[in-house]
This record gives sequence, structure tokens and C-alpha cells, in this order.
Amino acid sequence: MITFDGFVMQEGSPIYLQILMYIKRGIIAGFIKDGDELPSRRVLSALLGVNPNTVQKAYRQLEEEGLIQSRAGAKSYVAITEELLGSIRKELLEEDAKGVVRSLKFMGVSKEEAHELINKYWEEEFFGAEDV
Amino acid sequence: MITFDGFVMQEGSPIYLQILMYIKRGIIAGFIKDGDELPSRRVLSALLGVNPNTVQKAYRQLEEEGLIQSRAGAKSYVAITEELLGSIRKELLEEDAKGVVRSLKFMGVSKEEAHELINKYWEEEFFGAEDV
DNA sequence: AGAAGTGTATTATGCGCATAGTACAGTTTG
DNA sequence: CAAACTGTACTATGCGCATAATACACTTCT
Repeated sequence: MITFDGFVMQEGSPIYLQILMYIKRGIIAGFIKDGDELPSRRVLSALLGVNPNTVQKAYRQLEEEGLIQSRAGAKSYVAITEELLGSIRKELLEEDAKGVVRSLKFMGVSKEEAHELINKYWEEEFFGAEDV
Repeated sequence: MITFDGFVMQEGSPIYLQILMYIKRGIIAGFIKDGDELPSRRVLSALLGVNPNTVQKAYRQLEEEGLIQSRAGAKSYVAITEELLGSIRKELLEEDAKGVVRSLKFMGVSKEEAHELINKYWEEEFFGAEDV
């Protein structure tokens, strides 16, 4: 059963996308593995304090992307191949890196200062073991 | 008169925020300066192909943050102090850097690989001199 | 003064996101 | 079998974003 210990609710981004990305990144990080059992729509919605339909929307899209598997009446499971994992990892890392590079270059930041910024925040930045 | 040559429309983010951030980052980059004349709501909305109310929403928030100045009937101008510019620059760089660090660390990427990613995309990434 | 442009405000419509509530069929388990 | 849980589907409401269409008062310029 995969957990949502490190999940922190952001504002400004759709909740169903946050849930989707949490699972995607969890798979990439390795703490969510192929075959792992997912919490049911009702359980997870209660855990996160959101509507079951919102969780369903995230799960549905994950299934459309081939990352999880659902059968009517039974529990849902992570179902992902090594090949798909690799392509998704590459896609997400590229998306993040390109985004910050685009933004920093646009603001006239040098490559050297960009590296300094990464170093500066690498140590002091946590990723939310707050609640839930 | 400030231009919108490098403006590229993203999907998934509110348009009024994209306009707001373009101007903010332009001020930080230095190609938008204190005293510069802003295009009118009607002109810019026609230029970007969006609704005048959407531009107004961006301009209104910029004024609330103390970056531009508007008088009913007259044109709007950039109005920003060196002090405010510095704090905004720091704020935006921190936001971008923290965001990518948080994301990469969560996915189990090492600091070394993070720097490699920055280097990889620093050269090949442009920031949209497409249209408009 | 008069025309043109500008900032500002209002009402109405449509769409996506999120909510609440309900319902039904399939599975798992005791 | 029967209860409990699960996935799935549907209707309805509210909010934010974006749109269209006006309207009015103020300024700038000829």
C-alpha cells in the first residue's frame, strides 16, 4: 500500500494534478513500485480531505497513461514497465530543468549564478513531511 | 513603450498571471525600465488576442504590488524603485530555484545530476522569439 | 471645443475544477 | 450467502478564469 506521507497541498495547481504528479514522482523516486496497492478513491479522498471525484480524476488519467491498473470492484495497483519508467523519468526531469533554465535565462541570470542558486537551496530545502 | 516580442502563451497557467510575470521578469531582466510606457489595455489585448478584462486584471495586480502606475484617462507607466526591484528579483529567483530543487530532490536526483541537467539545457534552450 | 484614446466598471455567458450527494454493479472477505 | 468494500457513473452547485458587450468619466492632442 503506497503512502502519502510526503504529500503537501499546493495552491494554484489543480488538486487532481498534484495527486497525479505525487504518484508519478514517487514511482521515479522508487518509493512507489510496480505492483504496489493504491488506496481506494474513498480512503485517499478522506485522507487528503478532498472529494472522491477529484481522486478518481487523478487515478483515471494515471490509468490512461498506463501507470496504474483498475478493475471494477477490486483494488487498484501500480502497473508500470521499466521502459515506461525510464521515459517518464526523462520527461519529468527535462520538463523541470527546461522550465527553470528558461525562466532564469529570461531574467538575465548567468549560468554561474544559476549553479550558485541550486547549491544555495539544495541543502536548506525540504520537501514537506508536515502533515497527512 | 514596452514591447511583448518575447511573449509566448502557455497553457495551464492563467493568462493574466502570464502577462503579470512577463512584465515582472522583464523588469528584472532590465529591458523594461522605470518610467516606461505600457501599452493600453485595449491595444495589448488586441496584440495578444485576449480579452481587455484579462489585461486589466494583470495591470490591476501589478499596480497593487506597486510596480506600475495608472491614472484614469491617461496612459500607464512602470513605476518601481531600485529597492523594490531588488526584493522582487530575489523573490522570483528564490521561487524558481526552490521549486526545481524541491522537485528534483523529491525524485531522488543527486546534486551533481541536477547541475548536469542545468548545463545540458542551458545552451539548447531558447525562450520564445516566435510570434507576436 | 471636439475627437480620439484611456482607465474603470458593469452584466452576462461558457468552461474547467472541486464539491456534495446518490446510485449501481463488481470483488473480496467472513 | 451476505456484508463490506471497490470502481464507476450521474446530477447539481459554486468558484475562478476568460470571454463579449457596453457604458462613463477623464486625459491628451489637434
